[in-house]
Amino acid sequence: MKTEQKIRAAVVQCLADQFQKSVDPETISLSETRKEFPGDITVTTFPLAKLGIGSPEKIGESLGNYLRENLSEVSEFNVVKGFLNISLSEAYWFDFFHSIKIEDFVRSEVGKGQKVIVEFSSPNTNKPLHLGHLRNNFLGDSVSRILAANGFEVIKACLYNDRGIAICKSMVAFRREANGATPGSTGKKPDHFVVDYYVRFASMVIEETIAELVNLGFEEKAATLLLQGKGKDLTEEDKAALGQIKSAMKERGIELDQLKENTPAMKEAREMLLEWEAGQPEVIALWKKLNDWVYEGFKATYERIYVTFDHLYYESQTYLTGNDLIAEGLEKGVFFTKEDGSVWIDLTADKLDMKVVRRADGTSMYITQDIGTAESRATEYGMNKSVYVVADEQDYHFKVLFLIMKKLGREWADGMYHLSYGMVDLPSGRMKSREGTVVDADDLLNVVRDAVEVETQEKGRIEGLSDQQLQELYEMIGVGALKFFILRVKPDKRMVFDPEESVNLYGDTGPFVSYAHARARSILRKVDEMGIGGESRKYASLADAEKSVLRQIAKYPDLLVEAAQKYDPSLIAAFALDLAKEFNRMVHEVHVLRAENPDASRFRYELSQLVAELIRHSMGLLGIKVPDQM
RNA sequence: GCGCUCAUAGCUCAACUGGAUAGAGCAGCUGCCUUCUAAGCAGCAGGUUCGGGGUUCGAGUCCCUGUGGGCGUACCA
Repeated sequence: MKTEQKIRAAVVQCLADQFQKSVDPETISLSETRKEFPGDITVTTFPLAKLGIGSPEKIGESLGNYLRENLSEVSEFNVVKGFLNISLSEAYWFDFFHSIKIEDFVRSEVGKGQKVIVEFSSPNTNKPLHLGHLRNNFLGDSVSRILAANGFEVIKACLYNDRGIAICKSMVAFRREANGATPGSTGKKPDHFVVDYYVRFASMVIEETIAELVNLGFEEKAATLLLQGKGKDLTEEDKAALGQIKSAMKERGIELDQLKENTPAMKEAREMLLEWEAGQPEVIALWKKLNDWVYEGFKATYERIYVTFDHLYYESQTYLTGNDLIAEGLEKGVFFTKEDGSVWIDLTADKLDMKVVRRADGTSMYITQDIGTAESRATEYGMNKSVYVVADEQDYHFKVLFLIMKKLGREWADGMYHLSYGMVDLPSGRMKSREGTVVDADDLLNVVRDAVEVETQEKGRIEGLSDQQLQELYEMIGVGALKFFILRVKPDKRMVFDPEESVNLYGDTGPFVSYAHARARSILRKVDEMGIGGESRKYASLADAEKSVLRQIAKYPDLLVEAAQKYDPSLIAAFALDLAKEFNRMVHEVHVLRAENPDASRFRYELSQLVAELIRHSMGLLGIKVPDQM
């Protein structure tokens, strides 16, 4: 804030004038005054005592007097120990309020002329979107919006992991058992339809493994226990049978994992992958059919959470890239070849390890692809920054990737950033697909939406809304509740997601903020209907609650920049929440419609308008829409 | 084993990057709806910031150490 710079400068000036000490303005410690003390801005004077010019209290007094005399913004001050609390004048706050131009207020130009690619979402096409993907999507989408609000040209990219053994498993199960079924014929959401075959494949493997064990002369009951008894309560008899089959297998040198790997289903999947790589037409056609269904299903979910992409990448098209760079790296001596033909990079000097970047058989791997796609993006877009929204389990991978690009001499490597976020846990612990605890994204969205519907039916101000508008309202508040719940938490923190608590619509939640907005809009509508005279500029005595609202508003411009620099939507969420709180307090303490005089009415009307705009804008940066009534 | 990371109220999260008496919400308790939306407001209660050292005028924050989680350390992605 400009005012802060003025204060810093004045403090420096005062130290020079009165104590002949020269101090760097940036070292002056400024902070917001804690609300239990009078004042707006606090200068901490402890560090200045080191200059040998008196006690912190004395310095505070001197500075306070100087600031009050020399800065018109400063109306009064008080000193508590080493803290100089400065109050800004009412005139200052009114000036601030009247000077706000909303379009300028809600955007910065720190990213002007810079291009940034944000890659996020990037799902596998064999699994449905789940809670973890939601955090990724919400973060990537919100960060994109925040960057755009700071003047960056943002390109949102999504990389579909559409190939590999996993999707082949779904294909095998589908080919064996679908009998012409389609999402349409079963009434299922297309991505879930495909995923069911992936799940089905797993049980095929189990069935076939049991069959093979029986074939090898083991009892079916014992074999079944071995494959499916995990995590279940077993009787003593079962346990005995289980122990028996295990030791018998060991004796005969039979390994369970190998049996599984060699089931007809697994063989078929591996064959299919080879056929896919060979471009076998039927396999490709099947692959396309299933993936198209998955995309159709994903699309519905993306629309629901208002997430869009500017560019879609498909791993099936990029998985071979990167080899040129490997060659270049070898030439430059960045990489080296081992006897077996594999290509490596030695990162031990950078406190990392030896890493393989290309297999001995010449095929590329994950890191090879990432090297390739990073390069092609740079040539395609010439971006200044490249943000990868990927969970923190891949921290090491990105350290390596960025380092490699740098060693290859790519100057844009400095602009690569891994927006690493913590996993989402359930109260019971980590989500595990094997244990069926994965929270499906679509299900979750429905559950929250339904909770909102119940609440709204009971308490909402929904007169005059059509059925369709009501449906949209439930959806809007529900999606917002979920986004807010997740974005509130700092990205790098691992978070616990309690489905029970996520449908709570009270307290520090998205609906709370939405509610404040609806409330403000409602007041504004009423004022518009009745019409009030008055002039906001003639109002000149700020109530406490009004000033608190203004103080909160004043934080927004800096926060916007900070959120972009830190890639952190939780800062915006905290702002929206605090603004809503301050506004609720204001509404409770002063009246807009029945104010002391028309000037007060007018001022509060305009202030409420600004609050509503800022709630809408800040929530918008989180990818959340807010209703005009609820 | 080595590397990275986390630990704050019963639970979920904050704490302006080293500043004042560590703050919110949920859960619990108490008030407030003939007055602009009670999805709200006001209040009570709840803490040895994992333990132990250290640096500093000042530490939840920095350093060391111990304990306990998580992740990584694949010619998987």
